[in-house]
Amino acid sequence: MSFEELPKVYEPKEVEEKWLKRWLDARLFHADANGKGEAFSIVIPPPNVTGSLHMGHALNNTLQDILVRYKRMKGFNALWVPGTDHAGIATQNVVERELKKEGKKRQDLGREKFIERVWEWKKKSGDHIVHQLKRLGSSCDWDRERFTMDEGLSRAVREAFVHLYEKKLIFRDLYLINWCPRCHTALSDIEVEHQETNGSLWFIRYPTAPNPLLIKEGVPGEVIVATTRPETMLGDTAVAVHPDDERYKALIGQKLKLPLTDREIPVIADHRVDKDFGTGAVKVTPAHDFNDFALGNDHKLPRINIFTPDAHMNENGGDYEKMERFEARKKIVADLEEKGFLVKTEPHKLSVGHCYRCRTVVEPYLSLQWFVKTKPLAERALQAVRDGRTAFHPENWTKTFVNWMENIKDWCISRQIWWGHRIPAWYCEQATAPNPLLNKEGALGEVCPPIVARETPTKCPKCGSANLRQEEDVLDTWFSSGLWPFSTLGWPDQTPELKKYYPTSVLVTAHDIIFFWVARMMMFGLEMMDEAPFKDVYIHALVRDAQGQKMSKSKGNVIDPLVIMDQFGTDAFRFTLAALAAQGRDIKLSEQVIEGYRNFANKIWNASRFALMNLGEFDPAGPTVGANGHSPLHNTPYDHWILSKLRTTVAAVSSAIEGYEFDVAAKTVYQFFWHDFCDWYLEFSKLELSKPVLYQVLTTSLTLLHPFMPFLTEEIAHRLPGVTDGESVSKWAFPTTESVLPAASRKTAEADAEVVDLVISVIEAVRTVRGENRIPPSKEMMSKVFASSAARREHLKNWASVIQRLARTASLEILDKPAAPKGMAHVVIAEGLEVFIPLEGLVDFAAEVQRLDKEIGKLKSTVDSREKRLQDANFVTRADPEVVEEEKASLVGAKSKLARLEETRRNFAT
RNA sequence: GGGCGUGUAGCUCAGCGGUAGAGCACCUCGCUUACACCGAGGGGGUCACAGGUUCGAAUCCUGUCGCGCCCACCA
Repeated sequence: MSFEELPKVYEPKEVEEKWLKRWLDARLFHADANGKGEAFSIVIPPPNVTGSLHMGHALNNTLQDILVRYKRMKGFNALWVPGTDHAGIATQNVVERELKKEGKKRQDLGREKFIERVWEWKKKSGDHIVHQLKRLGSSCDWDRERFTMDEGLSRAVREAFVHLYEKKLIFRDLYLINWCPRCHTALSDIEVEHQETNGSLWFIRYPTAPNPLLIKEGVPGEVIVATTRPETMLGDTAVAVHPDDERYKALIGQKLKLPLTDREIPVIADHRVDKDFGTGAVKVTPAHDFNDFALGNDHKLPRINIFTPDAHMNENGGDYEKMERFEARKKIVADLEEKGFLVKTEPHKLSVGHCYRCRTVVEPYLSLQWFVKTKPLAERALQAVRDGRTAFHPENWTKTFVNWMENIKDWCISRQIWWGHRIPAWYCEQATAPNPLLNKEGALGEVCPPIVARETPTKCPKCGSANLRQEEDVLDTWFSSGLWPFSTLGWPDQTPELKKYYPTSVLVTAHDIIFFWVARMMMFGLEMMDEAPFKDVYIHALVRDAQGQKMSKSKGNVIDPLVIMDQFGTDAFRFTLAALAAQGRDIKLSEQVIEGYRNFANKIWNASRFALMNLGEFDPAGPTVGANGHSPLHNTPYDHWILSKLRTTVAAVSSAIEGYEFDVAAKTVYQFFWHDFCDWYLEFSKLELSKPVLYQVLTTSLTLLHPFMPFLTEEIAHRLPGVTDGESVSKWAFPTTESVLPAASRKTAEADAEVVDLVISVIEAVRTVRGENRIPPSKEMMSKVFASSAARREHLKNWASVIQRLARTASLEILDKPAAPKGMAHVVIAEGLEVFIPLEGLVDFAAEVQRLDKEIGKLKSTVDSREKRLQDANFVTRADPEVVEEEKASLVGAKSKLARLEETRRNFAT
């Protein structure tokens, strides 16, 4: 197609649609486990099926795609495994919300029907996000798309669960866990988000029990406790003080009367109590506070649960039964006050835990749950990171990871929801207590132990009963995603894929899921596969809005990637994300920046149009090109110059991508293409053209750009002569320094490049004079160049006509001595290299002198007044020191500008 | 309370031991046969502050101030 048929402005829409279809139809990104080439593999952080592509996904997948495309072009056997996550609670909540619109609850449907509904939703939503990933250009092996709840992965989950259970790394226990009263499920510690809140500290009087025999002299008749949660007092089973606290020593072991109830509770001593906080006495509620739970265990205190699963008072709440927890708080405080038990209330800041899925305040709640014993698993993960088998980039994340791993707690993996992997445990019906969510001690009273098995059991191995019931709970969604790097490759089967691609090369993710996901994959990978799941972990930034705010629906500052892609093109968008992906700083995304890179895409388009126009019927396989497709004839020094620039660009881009410096890589190609290739090489080419070099530089540039801008580069490539229909730039070989400029010709090329640099500097100097003096192009200028070195004078002589053309100067005189600057513009380029341009007739000297005089006059008076002010002792001593400093600085600036203007004026004066 | 990051041109950010950089915005000139989503030229910075190390510091060290984020059971 000839260039006239190409639009002047790059239109991404059709181009993207066309190539996406072709790529997918050709299964271009399919990786063959038996194919050749060293393996390079990435598993996608599976997006949740709940929603659509957001900026975080866009960045995450753009970066992965750049890596995969780059490695593929480098000759690696590159595999990128795509897929989605069932996202337990999040998805269940979404579908529940849908149901609510129909006026239904999930209980109305029943478990089975509800799950069917979720699968329907999954089908719809999962396809949606997969389609969006494709639109982004993600070169995943779409034949291998997985879902965390598909059949294979379900098998992996069972295998992993049973394996851990058999190794006693999974256990079941009655324990205080984080409970979301809205989602009705347990949460792991990291699923709770803490938020600083303005609360109160209530001081409550607990009188000593009225046993006259025990009241001695000097023993206080009451203890005042301070609490942020007065409603939990109904579950108090002790008051704790520090053993060395003189105020309370005499009371230790005695009983106190619990206000609003008829219970009596003991005063206990524990060194964990802080004498300096509040009154030094703390109420102990083992069933509703994590500290108190631990304290209660050590002191064998009873646990009294006062809440129902939806955080209302239960039968232990006495008069307050059925009240919602915060209402109960109000009422209890009022009653305490009325009855004289409330001493005072102080404002108090505290951090309150919220459910990460629905923002409801989380309740510490006593229940029977499944846990993973993490310490032994974490130990191996730590070891792998310590000895560098897995490395974080940037490496400062290592510390975060290590710190967390070292202090890891057991992981609560059971969830009381319906959507997810049902735990592969069965209970013998007759022998099991009816309600697994028991509050009382001794709930684990099953006669027959749970049966944990890979295959669904038919009868109880202990008592032979066939009346078995599977565990109702499902697994934490992160349990299955923790297996992702190997479950997607076929584990537990020993597949060729697993052999070829595990461990994966790199995991690309944002820092917000290091604990949720990266840590779990490390633990499971080492435990199940005996090898860490990835060699590198690249942690990228979070995308924020132009003001640096986190994007959120409620703030209304969400920028939709799809809207951006429609507006500016996918390639421009991808390039922007890469260019902003500097390590260690979050990304502030604004449309203005994207527009800049849209312009870059257009620049590439037009430079290519120009090349196409000039290349004509050029045959790249023709005799001007060497056997390996390189080493064309380098006719001119500027051919050498551009190849030399291209060579360093190739080296810089490669090493930047290898080092995950996507911003450096992007900016390096940008600089080369726009400022070296377009601004200079193409301009030189208008004077004399070398088709082979133009062809080589353009195709090499397209190859360099391809990982960032796959659609545009593919489109242009297929308009070039010699590119056949079936091939794809994604399979071209990524250039090397040697392929661009073989070592044999490098020396000559670089010597030539130096000459071109000299020429460019002279052209720029002449242009500066024209610009600064506002000489229109229609007016001819004469230039003189003084060069102290004979070699330079020789080069300039040879290049005189090029300089004249590009600098728009009518003549170029080469001097071996500097000229007298009288009446001339004078530019010093470097030591021994100066440009002189007579301005006679080009600039109206009289007018210029007048203008200069005016400016000089203005400056002088400024300088005068400033000097005077600074000499004024009154001002210097009394004014704000900052203002004085500013004055001084601007005086210096004004003085030097004045000197420059005066010199110019002298040269113009006749 | 710990940990991490960050403060450089009007804005967004590179640079992290050797004469202050980019993009955008701004000003001037220009429709030169790829591109006005363009070209040429220009103005603009005591690199948060204070000490120190060094021949030399935006860059290293110490401290101060400002701004983020993460973790932690002080009721």
